[in-house]
Amino acid sequence: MARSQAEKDASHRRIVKAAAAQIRRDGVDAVKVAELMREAGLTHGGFYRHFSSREDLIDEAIDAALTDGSRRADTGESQDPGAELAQIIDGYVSKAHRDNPQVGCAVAALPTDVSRSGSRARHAYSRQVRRYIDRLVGLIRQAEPDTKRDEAVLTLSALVGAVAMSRAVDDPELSDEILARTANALHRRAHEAAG
Amino acid sequence: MARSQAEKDASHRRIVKAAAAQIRRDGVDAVKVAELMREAGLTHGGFYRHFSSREDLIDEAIDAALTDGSRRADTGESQDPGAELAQIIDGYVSKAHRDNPQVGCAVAALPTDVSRSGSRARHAYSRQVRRYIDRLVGLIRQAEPDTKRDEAVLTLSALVGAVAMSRAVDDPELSDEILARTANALHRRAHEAAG
DNA sequence: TATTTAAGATGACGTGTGTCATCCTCAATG
DNA sequence: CATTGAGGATGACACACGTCATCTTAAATA
Repeated sequence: MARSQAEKDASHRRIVKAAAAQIRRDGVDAVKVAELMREAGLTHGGFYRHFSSREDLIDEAIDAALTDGSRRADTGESQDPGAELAQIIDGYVSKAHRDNPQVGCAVAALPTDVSRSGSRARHAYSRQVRRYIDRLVGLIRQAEPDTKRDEAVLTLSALVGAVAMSRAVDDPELSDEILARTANALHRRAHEAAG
Repeated sequence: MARSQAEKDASHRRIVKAAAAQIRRDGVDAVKVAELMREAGLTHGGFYRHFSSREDLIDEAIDAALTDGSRRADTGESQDPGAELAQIIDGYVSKAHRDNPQVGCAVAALPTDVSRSGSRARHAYSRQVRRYIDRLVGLIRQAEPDTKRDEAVLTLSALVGAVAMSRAVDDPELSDEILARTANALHRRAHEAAG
C-alpha cells in the first residue's frame, strides 16, 4: 500500500462534497473536472484514481446531495406532529432555503438535472421522494389513510414547486409571495384537518 | 434588400422553435449551435445573422418557450369556473404532459435553467407565473380574496412541483402516484371550498 | 436587365475540457 | 532501513464547440 487509505477517503469525500454543492448551485454542466479538483485542494491529475469518468462522479455527487438532505429532514423528532409539520413547512419554503441551494434540499434543486442523469442519481432521487412522503404521512392529521397520503404528496409537490419557482423568478416581491402564500395555504390546510 | 425578409423571419422562427423544444426536453446546455441549425434545415454559418451570440438565442428561446405555453393555458374560456379549474389540473398533472416536456409548460420544465439564465428569460418566467396565478385566482371559489390568492399560489406550486418530480423519479409507479395524488388533493380542496 | 445587398454556405481558428501517459513521493510492509 | 506500490502532480493530446472571415447566390430595386 502507499499513501494512507484514510487520506484517499478524505480526498474522495472532499471532491464529492464540492461537486454536490456546485451542482445544486449551478447545475451539472457547470462542474468542470479541473476546477473541481482545485476546489478540493488537488490538481486534475488524480481525478481518475477516484472516478472512472466524469459521469461517474456526477452520479455519485447527485446521490450525495440527495442523501445529505435527508439528514436535515430527519432532525427534530418532536412529540407534536402538528408543530413538526409546521416547522418543516416554514423551514422548507423559507428565504434562507431559497437563497442557499448549495446546502438545500436537492429534490427541489435538481429535478431537471436528475431527469437527464444516470440511474444511480434517479434512484437516489426516488428514494428521497419516498422518504419525504412517508415522513409527511406520519405528520398529517387525517382520518382516511388514502386521503392522508394524497395530502402528503400534495404538500411535497407544493414545497418543491414553490422553492423552484421562487428561485427562477425575477421579481423579489413575487418570489417572496410565492413562498409566503404557499406556506399560508399549507398551514391553513393542516389546521383545518386538525379540526 | 436581398433574400426575402419573409424567408429570414421563417428561418428565425424555425431556429427559435427548435431551440425552445430542445431546451425543454434536454436543458439549455444541450443546445449546440451547429446541431440546432441543422435541425432548422440550415448550416451553422448563418447563425450570426440572427443572433449576436449563443446566449442571445438562449434568452429568446426560453422566452418563446414560456410564451408558447401561455396559449395553451388561455384556451377554453368555459362558463363554469369549477369545471375549468378541474380541467386545468387534470391537463397539467397528466402523464401526457409529464412525458412530453418539449411541448409542455416551461414553468415546470425550466425553473433551474431560468435561474441561471439572462434577464429576458427570468422576466418572461415571472410574467408567466403571474399569468398562471391570476388565472387560478379567477377560478377558485373562496370568500376571502387574500385566502383565494393563497390557494392559487399553492395550486400552481403543487402543479409545477408534481410534474417536475414525476419526471425525475425512476420508478414509474411512484411517478404516476405523484401525479394522481396531487390531482386528488387539489380536486378535493376545490370541492370543499365550493361547499 | 444590371446592380446591389444581405442570407446562407464553407471552412478555419482558438479555446476549453475530458481523458490519459508519465513522473514524483511517501506510507506501508519485510 | 530498503523496497514497493499507489495517490497525486505535471504535461500533453484529441475533440467539440462558439465564433468569425470569406465566398456564393438570389431577391429587391432602378
